[in-house]
Amino acid sequence: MEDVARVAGVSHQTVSRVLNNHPNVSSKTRERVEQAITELGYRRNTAARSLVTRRSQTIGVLGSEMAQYGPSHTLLGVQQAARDAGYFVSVAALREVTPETIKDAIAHFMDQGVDGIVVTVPHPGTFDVLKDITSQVPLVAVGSIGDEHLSGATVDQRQGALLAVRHLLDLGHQRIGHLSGPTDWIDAAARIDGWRDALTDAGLEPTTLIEGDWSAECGYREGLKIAADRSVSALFVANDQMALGVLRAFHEAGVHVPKDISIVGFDDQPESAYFIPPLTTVAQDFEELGQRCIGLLLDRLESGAPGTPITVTPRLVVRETTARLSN
Amino acid sequence: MEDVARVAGVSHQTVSRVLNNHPNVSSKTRERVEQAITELGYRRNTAARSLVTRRSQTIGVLGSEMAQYGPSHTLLGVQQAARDAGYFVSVAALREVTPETIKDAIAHFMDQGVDGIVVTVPHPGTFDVLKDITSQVPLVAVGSIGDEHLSGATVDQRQGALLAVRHLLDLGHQRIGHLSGPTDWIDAAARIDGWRDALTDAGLEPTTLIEGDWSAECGYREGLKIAADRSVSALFVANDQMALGVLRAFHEAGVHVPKDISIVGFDDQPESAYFIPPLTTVAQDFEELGQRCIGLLLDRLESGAPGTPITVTPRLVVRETTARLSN
DNA sequence: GATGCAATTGTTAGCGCTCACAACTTTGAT
DNA sequence: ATCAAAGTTGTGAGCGCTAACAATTGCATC
Repeated sequence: MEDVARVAGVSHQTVSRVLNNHPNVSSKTRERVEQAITELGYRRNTAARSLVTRRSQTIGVLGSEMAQYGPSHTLLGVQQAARDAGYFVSVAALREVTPETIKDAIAHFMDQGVDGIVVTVPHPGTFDVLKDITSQVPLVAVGSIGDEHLSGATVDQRQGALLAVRHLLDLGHQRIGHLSGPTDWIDAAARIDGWRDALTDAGLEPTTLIEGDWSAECGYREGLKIAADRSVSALFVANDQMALGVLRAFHEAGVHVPKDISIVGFDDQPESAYFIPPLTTVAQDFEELGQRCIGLLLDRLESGAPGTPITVTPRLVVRETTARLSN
Repeated sequence: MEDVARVAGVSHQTVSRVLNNHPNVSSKTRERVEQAITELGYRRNTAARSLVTRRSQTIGVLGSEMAQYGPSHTLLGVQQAARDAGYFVSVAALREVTPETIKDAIAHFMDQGVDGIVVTVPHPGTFDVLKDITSQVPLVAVGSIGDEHLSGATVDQRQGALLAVRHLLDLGHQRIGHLSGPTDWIDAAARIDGWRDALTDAGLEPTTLIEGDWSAECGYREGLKIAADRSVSALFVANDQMALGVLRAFHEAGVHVPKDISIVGFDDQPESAYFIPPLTTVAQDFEELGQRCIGLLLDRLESGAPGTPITVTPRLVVRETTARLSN
C-alpha cells in the first residue's frame, strides 16, 4: 500500500480512502491512485483489514447432508449471493448431528471470526443449541420460523404438502397415505402436518402414516408392503428418492401407477421427470432460499434486528403418477 | 492474550508459545496458561495471526456443477479432511465456466489469502488458465493427471469404462454403443477412451458413439432413437442420470432391459439401485478423492513439490440391466 | 563458590491496514 | 480583502499476534 502511495504521490491513507470509496477524494487523485493500483497489481491484505475493522467479510455455512439435493442447492444460492456481495463463504459439513458436533463447527467459525452464519441442519434440536450462540454472531437458520433472536428462512413445506394432498383429493381419492421422512426432521414434520390438515379439512381421517428415512431403499421396502395390503388408493411420499423406491416396488408387485395407486413426491429433482412413469411432485426453489438467506443476514449485519422471516412458496408439478380414482 | 498472560502471571509471548506448542515451555507454566485460557474462554484472533505468519489456514475450493453427485461428494471429502487438519474451507461455485469466471474466482481466493486451492472444474481448458496461477499458490486440480507445476488427482475413469465395456463383452455383446458426456469434459473424454480401447482390444470396431449432455432428458431422447433403430445390443452410458432417461425411453418403446438391450451406467448414485430395473454401473469414491486432495495439498504446503498424482480406482457394480446376449 | 551452558521467560518491533484527528486548500459570502 | 465553512490530504496510533533477540534462571562442572 505504501508503494502504491509513493507511485501515486499521495499518502497511504488516501490510497485506503480510494479503496473504501470514501466520498472526500478528488477525482484526479482517485484516478491517479487507481492507475497506480493496476500498475502495481496491488491487492489489499484481508488479514490486516480484518484486524482493524473486526470484520472478516466471511460467512459461515453450516450444514448436514450437504450432498443431498436440497442442502447442496441452498449452498449454491448462498455462495452466489455472498460472493456477489463481496463476502467469502466458509463451509462446515456435519458428518453426524449432535449438540457437540454443532458446537464444534460453530466454534470453528468463531475462531475464523465469521461475520455471520447460515445454518442448514434440519433437526429441531439444533435451534436450542443455537440459542446460546446467536448473541455472539448473527445467525440465519434455514427451516426455522425464527424468533426475536434467530432469523428464520424456510420453504413452506406444509403448504407444499397441502398442495399435494389436495391434488389427490381433487382426483377423488379418499384413502391417502403418507410415507414421511424421519419425524425428527423439521421438514418431515411440516409435511406430515400438511398431509394431516388437508385430510381433516376434507373431513377424512389421516390414518395411514408410515415413517421413512428419505432413502430409495426405504421407499422400496415400504412400497412392497403397501402393494401387498392395498390399504390406500393414493400415496403422498415425502421426497422424490423414496418415491423412486415406491415406484420400483409397485412395478415389481404388479401394481400399476397411476391406475391402481396414485403417487405424489416432493422436491422435484431433475430426474423425477424421467421416472417410470414421470413423477407428480412438489417443486421448491432451494437456490432462491439460499440467496434470500444471505439477503436477510446482510440486512441484519447492518440493522442488528433479526428481520422478517423468509418463506419460499413451493408449487405442484403434475406429471403422470396421479390419476382420477377409477372405481 | 494480554489478559490471559496477566491471569497466568506470565508474558504474552509465553501464552503465544503455549498456543503454538513450542517445545521450551515448562510443564507447570504450560498448565497455568492453559487453565487461564479456559477460564477466560480465550480464542486467538485469526486475522492478527495471519497478518504476521502470512498463512490464512484457509483452503479454497473452486468448482462448477457443485450440486451434482460427483462434485458435491468431493467437496464433502475435502471439507472433512481440511477441517480435521485445522484448515478453513472457502468455496466458490462457478455458474458458468469461462476463463474469466475462473480467473475471477481465483482472484477472490487470492484476495482472501488462501494457502492452497483445490479445483474441480472438469473442462480441459481449465488447466491452461491455472498454469499462470500455480506459481503463486499451491494448487490441486481434480481430473488433471498433473505435471511439474500442477498437482493432479483423479478417478481413473478410463479404467472404469474398461470395466464396464469388458463386462458387456464377457456377456457376449459385440455391438456396444456409448452414450457419452459432453466431449469437452475431461471425464467424458476419458470414458470414451476406455470404451474405444476395450472394443479395439477385443478386435471390434467402436462405431456407435452418441454425444450426450449428462441429463436424464438427453438420455430419454437418445434412448428413443436407439430403441427405434436397434443398432446395438448393449449400451454403455456415461452417467446414471442419462441411464435413467434411457431406461424410461426403452420402457416406453417396449424394449426390454436387459433381455433386448443391456445397459451399464457410471457413478453409482444411491438411487441407481432402485431404477427399473436396478442399474449395473461403475462406482467411484468421490469422498476419498476429496480427502486425498487435501492430503496432497498439505504435503505440498510443507515440501513445496507437486507430489505424486492421486488416482482413485473405480469398481463395477453388477445389477440387473445387463444380461448375456440372448441369440 | 565461580563458571559455562542449556532451558526457560521477557522485551521489542512490526506485519498492513483503518480510525481519529490535525493540517492544509479551496470556495463563496460578506 | 476577510473570514468561515466545506472539501481534501496527511500524521500518528494501534488492532492482536509472532519472530528475533535479550535477559534471566537452573543446574552440572571445575
